[in-house]
Amino acid sequence: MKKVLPSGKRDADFFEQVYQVVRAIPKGRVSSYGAIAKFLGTGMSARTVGWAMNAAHGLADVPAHRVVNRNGMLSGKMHFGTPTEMETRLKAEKIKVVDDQVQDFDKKFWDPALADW
DNA sequence: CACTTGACTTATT
DNA sequence: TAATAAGCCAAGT
Repeated sequence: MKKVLPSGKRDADFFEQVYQVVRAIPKGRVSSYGAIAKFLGTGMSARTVGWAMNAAHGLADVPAHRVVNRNGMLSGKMHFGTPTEMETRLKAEKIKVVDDQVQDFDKKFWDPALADW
């Protein structure tokens, strides 16, 4: 893993901090941009996490489909190859998706701060 | 270097 | 409860 940056400071590798968390999301679970941003600390915002996802969509080991917004809505589905890819991937992991929203989101939600790293 | 844009979130009306 | 505003921060223009 890359070095952990001092609080409030960032560099070009800040994407990897996001990737590390996203990769750690257990199969069949989801998380949110805000939760990841909060976990990573000061200087990070939900928008920044979203930007990191945008840059991560090419990496096979970064399951961006498991990251949704605070309401459990698939806000990033249109950024995949096809608008249905995100939903399809989630369903493949037994995550129910109806009308672009994760069902039982509060149960599927995975908080990085509660992980046993 | 200033302004705009966007896979967000929270507070206010 | 729904619509709007404001705060947020990196990258692109």
